[in-house]
Amino acid sequence: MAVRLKDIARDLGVSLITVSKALRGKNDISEETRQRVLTRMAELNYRPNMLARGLASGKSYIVGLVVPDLLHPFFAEFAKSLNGVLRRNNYGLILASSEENPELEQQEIQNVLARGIDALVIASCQPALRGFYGIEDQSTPFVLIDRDFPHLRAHFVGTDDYAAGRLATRHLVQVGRRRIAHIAGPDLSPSADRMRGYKDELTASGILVRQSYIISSSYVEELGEVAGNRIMRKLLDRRPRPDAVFCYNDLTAIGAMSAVMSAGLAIPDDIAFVGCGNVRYSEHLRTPLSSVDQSTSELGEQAGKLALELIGSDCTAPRQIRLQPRLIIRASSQKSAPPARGTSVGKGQSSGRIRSSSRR
Amino acid sequence: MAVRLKDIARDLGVSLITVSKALRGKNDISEETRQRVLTRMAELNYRPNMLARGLASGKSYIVGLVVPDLLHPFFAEFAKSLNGVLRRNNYGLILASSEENPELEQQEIQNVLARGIDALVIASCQPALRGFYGIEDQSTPFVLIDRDFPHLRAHFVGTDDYAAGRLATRHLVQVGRRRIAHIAGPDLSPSADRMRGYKDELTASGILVRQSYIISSSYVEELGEVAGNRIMRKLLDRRPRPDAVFCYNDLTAIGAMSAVMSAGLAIPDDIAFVGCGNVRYSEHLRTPLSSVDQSTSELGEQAGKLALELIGSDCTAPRQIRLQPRLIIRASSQKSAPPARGTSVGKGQSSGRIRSSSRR
DNA sequence: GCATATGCCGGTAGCGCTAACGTATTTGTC
DNA sequence: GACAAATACGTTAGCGCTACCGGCATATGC
Repeated sequence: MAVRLKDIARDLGVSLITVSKALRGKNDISEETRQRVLTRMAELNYRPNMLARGLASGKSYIVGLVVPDLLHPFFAEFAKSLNGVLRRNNYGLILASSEENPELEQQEIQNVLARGIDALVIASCQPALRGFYGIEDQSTPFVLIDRDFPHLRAHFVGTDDYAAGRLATRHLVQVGRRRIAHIAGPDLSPSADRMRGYKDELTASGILVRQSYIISSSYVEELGEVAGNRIMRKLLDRRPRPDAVFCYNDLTAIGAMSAVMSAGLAIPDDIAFVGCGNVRYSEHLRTPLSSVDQSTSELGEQAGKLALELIGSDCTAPRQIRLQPRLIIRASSQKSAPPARGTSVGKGQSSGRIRSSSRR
Repeated sequence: MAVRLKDIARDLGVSLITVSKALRGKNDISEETRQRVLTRMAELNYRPNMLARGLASGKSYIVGLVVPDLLHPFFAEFAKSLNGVLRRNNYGLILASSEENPELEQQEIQNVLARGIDALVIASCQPALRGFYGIEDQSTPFVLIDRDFPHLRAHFVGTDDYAAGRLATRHLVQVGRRRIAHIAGPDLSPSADRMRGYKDELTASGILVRQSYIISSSYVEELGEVAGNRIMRKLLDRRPRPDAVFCYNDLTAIGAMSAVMSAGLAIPDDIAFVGCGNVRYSEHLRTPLSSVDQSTSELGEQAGKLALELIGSDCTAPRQIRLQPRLIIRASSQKSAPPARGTSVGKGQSSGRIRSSSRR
């Protein structure tokens, strides 16, 4: 078995307690004994048993993360970034996936809570109508990410999706499009907010919002790419035919663009595209895809910091952190060859700026 | 606080241990009391405290996963798949990332071991020369994935990378190329094996292996895409100029292809490409990329199963599981328009077949 | 001089659970 | 009806660690 505190204590002729205190930097230990203990620990390659520590202290130094799909580049990047913050603060990460299944999500939440996690970070896939529940009554602090549930008064870190919708739509208007369609996502806050942005921007530009130009995909039904393809074929039948599409995410856009090309139409000449999420490959696609970037890794950092902060202090007022998105313009929405790596067009000057506010 | 075994015991007027046994399906409990206990547990929404259970039983029901980079689609897909297996067996997953840094990796291994994990799954980034060390002496079973360390006699799950190298190269030969270059990866088994396959296949086809056609990138230096671009520019200066390139992975291929296009050359007419890994977006690229698929999700499943198996029985002979790769042919290596979704060309009929063997 | 402070160390109890063994009661066997 | 064996439940002793309090020096106050 591994070396324990007891072993070091016996080895050094001091009490177990003294060793424990030296390890944890308590200040009722003389500097001399602390050094004796610490060097011996290093020699014996001592590692505290975190299970025991967790049980005794009530703190596990683990944060739980529940995402709908690790394969989605957004969540992968988010997880990586979150993991970095946690590691730098000596926290571990326990990961669970809901596979976009609300029941499974509930179960996984219970599972990670049973592990004694100190905080939970979660992108919930509970239907917006039903909302999110199950942790509010627990004492473990939690941070919602990406998908907000406004009536919950919970901590949230995510993108300003309303701004994303306006940004994308405004760009399409500015490049001269008028018949702008929208492929929406599942009925959750990011999709809903982006759609609101889309509609508001159209209205602000004096363009009528047509319901026939808006079609929703849904996660449960099928994957984004396939859904995008299917929905785009429907949109191509609309009269007058759309001359631009703002897609809920890049994967959907990829599917939609492939439908357009199959139909023998040109991008962006016949139909322009803007996606959302700016996944890594978007600039290398058959037609490089314009997309709204949401600084995912910054989101992970913010969520991690917030979670760690919440572990210390209890029950602060719900904090909302929404990062401003920025538009990356590529060939799918602009005829003239754009600069190689895409051009950044944000609301302000600096990218990924943060607007933080206490709700209510 | 959460409800404990003690609470249920008091509530039901039985002893704590009876409740514990009922929970864990021990068979020295009458069916009647078991039902009484179980229903009361469900009512009170009892969740066993896994920290306490782990401490008492020496089993945490957690598997640790250490990967070099979660953002890499291979590891993301692997992690997702592994997580699925674990969940179905009531195991949790604790995730750590080494960021391709050997020192950090060592540290993270120690960290997850301190959590009392029952098994470790790891894609190590230790330099091949130095090899992998630090767990062998521990009692925790571990499974190496993707990157093998043959001298270690450890359990391994990965792709038959040698076959991958031969497969890709053979295809390029078959489409009439003779001056086939290779962009290799960091000095680890996947890259080394793929290169061996590449060389052997060239030799088998009666083509001379030229050292000037082989250039290595390296993870530590820079990202695959950038490296691919840089290295391709070097390859374009070689005389005679290569007419095909087999790339260590898809990301490198993307960078390399962009260098070729910048140089005003055509793909595949002037230079054909085959990548490795078959990431999701490869078929939607500017030029859809032929790639060797390694059934990543099957790898995750196999690794998970093996890890769980090892937890039960101790110290079986090192098991090696190598999945057969299959080639997906797309436009980057074949002039004529290929079928929409790519064509599978494997060694055998069935894809992702497994060859398992005990080493030595 | 006594009380209070301060630095350093240790003992005791317990976190919530399980392994291993003990005790009561029932059942089977001849 | 005596013995063994099986069934059903409980007691005891930890897992490795930490929180809390209690001691015993030496230092400080007036």
